Amino acid sequence: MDYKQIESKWQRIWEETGLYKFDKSKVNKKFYCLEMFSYPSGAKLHAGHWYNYGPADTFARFKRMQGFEVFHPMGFDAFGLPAENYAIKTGIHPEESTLKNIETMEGQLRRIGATYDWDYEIKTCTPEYYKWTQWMFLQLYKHGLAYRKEAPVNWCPSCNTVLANEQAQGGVCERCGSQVTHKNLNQWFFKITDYADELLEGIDRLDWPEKTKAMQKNWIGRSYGGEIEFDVKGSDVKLKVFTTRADTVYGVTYVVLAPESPIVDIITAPEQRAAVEAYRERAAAATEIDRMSSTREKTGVLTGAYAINPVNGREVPVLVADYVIASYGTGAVMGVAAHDERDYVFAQKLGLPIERVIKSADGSDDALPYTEYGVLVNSGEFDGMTSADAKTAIIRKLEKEGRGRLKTNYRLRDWLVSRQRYWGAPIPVIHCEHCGAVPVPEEDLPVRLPHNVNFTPDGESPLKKCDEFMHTVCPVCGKPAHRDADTLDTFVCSSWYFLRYPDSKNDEKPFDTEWIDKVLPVDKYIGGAEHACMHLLYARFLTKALRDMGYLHFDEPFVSLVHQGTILGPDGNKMSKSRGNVVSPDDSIVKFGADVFRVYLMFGFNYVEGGPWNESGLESVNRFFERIERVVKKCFAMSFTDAPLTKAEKELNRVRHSTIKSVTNDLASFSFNTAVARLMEYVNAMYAYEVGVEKKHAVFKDCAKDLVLLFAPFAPHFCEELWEVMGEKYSVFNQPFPICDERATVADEIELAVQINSKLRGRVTVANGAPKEDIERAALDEIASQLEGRQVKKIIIVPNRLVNIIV
RNA sequence: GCAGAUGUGGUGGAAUUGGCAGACACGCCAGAUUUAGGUUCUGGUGCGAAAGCGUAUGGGUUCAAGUCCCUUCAUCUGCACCA
Repeated sequence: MDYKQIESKWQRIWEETGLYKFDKSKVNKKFYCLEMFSYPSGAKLHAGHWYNYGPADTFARFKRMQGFEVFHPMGFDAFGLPAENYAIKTGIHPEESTLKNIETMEGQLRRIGATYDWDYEIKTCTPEYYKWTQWMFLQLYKHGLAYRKEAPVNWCPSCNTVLANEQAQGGVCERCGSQVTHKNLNQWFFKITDYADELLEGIDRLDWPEKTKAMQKNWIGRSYGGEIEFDVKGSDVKLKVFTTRADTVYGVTYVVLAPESPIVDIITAPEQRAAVEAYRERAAAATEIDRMSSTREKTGVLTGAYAINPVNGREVPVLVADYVIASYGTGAVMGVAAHDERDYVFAQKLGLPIERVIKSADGSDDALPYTEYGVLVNSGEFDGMTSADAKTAIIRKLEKEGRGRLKTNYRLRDWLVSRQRYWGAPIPVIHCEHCGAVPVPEEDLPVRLPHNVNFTPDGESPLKKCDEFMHTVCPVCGKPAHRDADTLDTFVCSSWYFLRYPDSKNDEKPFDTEWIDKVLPVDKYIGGAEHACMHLLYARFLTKALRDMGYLHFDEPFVSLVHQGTILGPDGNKMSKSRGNVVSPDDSIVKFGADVFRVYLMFGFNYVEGGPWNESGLESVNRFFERIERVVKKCFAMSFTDAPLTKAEKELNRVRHSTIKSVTNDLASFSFNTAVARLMEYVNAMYAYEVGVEKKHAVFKDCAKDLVLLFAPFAPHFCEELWEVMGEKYSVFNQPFPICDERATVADEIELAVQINSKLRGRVTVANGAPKEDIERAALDEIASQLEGRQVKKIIIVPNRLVNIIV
């Protein structure tokens, strides 16, 4: 078969007949199948794209043949840093390079031969789309879920520019290699923490990979504890600390503040001021990586102030140390050196006291630091109480005195969405001297991204230098004002695109509520595991926020999720230009065609694991295609008997139906490699029949037909062509997927293994469903010679499997 | 450091969840077809001469362990001072 010719032939016909157009009138049978959309960075689809899209399309076709009305859109996540960096390097405008890349990729995506309905295509960098991204921002703002505050950005002092986290990896500027520092800017945040509880609790109900669910749970990181208030000696400042171990509060020997804590300014004693300031400066200069590394040596400095422990009135020193994180809890912790590993190390280093207040309940080893739960000692009225009880009892007591309360904290931080970058959706806010930050009225959207902007990095947001963009009037008071110069994080664009797809042409609203309530949620979402905590969490957040505003009525965007694995280079390493191990799919596709390539990807790897590229598998898949073509064509050129089914035909029919059964199950669970293996076995069985039986029965023809139907989702062009060759009516994809006849899968005879003392000693064939006694007798006969002089103690029969004779 | 995953022939990878380990392929070996090579078709192929031994390692539970429990090792991923 000339792959090239049949591919373009069927792609043309599919397009002309609108085969994959979503029929809105059948939305009650909808199946929303979605792959994470592409980032148009390079001009070409690489093996990873194919690995994501090819098998996913096979799944979509399978659902279609099962009778679902499949909604399968495609689009582009088109804003973002790489295009801008490329522009800085080459001078080619991001819009130009992005749109060009998109065009190339669209062409390539069409050549995969996938079922995308391009009527619903989205490009996030078009005003028709980002108008609604800006609208999302305004709704969040209106509902108190968007706010502005000062926050640090990565700053390269040598390039004089803001760096994205991925440009500042290792604390070093990606471009010039100098140490990255921090700088505070006023930036916008989305209040995702308002949804922390619901985001956490909803996870268990999702059909997602366990690992991804665990990662999101950790990322949200809820912990129950208490807030305890310490007085500061000679001051009216109250020091609040958060702890999950209130049971250890009698063991507090010091209190530590984060260097950024504003309280430090107030309480530091004059004689310590210089030392504290020096320490804070050093901490500010330290890079993110240094700061976060737990292997880093602990440092700290005394403030000269003393805190008073509310449970026992004891005065303890207050210190500043950068192992305390300003943005978590209260930015202050109580130091219990005896029962916390970090506090222990810190106390030893600085010569602070270490005092035991917990001992092990069962007298086991409780060397310090002892961080397990136990029984309280040296804790006044709480002595003898267990840690679990004391945790709440102590907080309750403090609560009565107005010095403490139960408190839940999260690791999850609010989502910082301001980017000091050009290639993104402008933040729809106007800053007015008189009225402050004013949202752009909805009717003025979109705030268009100006085209002619100097985006070479020089320390400012590029838009700031574009006067015609910046200068505007305040929508409230009408006086001159300026626009927000920042753009939105591209994760904002991608956190709602799946809501736009079903209504992508709507220019009055982002989507029609009633309509998307029918099409959503996404029934199967397929994409890389790298998005476990960012994209997937943001999308869940935005969905819930929009639900609470009444714009939609479902709780979760992605009911079921699958991550494809990674295709590595032939050397087993991640493909990268610098390693020189990048495999381009192009050669293989030119040689074997898109279908063979797709099946190779499905057969050669476990889909969720991926693995190293291995060229030789392609040839074998190609051979498999040729085997199918031969047997199908042969079959359709022969004449048949309609005599009763012989044993050989019954067996062939049995293989046929068990193949239907396993291929159906395997496809449903994304086990593409075993599905293809089962099809290969089926083809082998057809060959065995073809070679071994002289006068063929008409059932052979049915088998060939089912083969083409079963293989169609895997090799769409190839099977559409075979379907036509067989004289069947267009299209094979309007045919129902074959259904397994359970009765036909039952074999007449079953071979059982016979074991003596669990060792394989022989085999017997018995009638299916034979009574226990017959099986035992047959098994004993089989191995009679080996049993001489031995006493049979027990016989274990595992149905359809084996007989184990214990002697 | 913590958490999770993975570890099976020369290779990619299977194994109805505790029941014949190595499905299906690649590779290799043989036979048939062919003037020959290639293609195609058929058969063989975990190791071992054999008894036997075999799922990273050492132990355990069981009639039966790749699968369950404990030990150790290696690789990968995520988190990385979250009090």
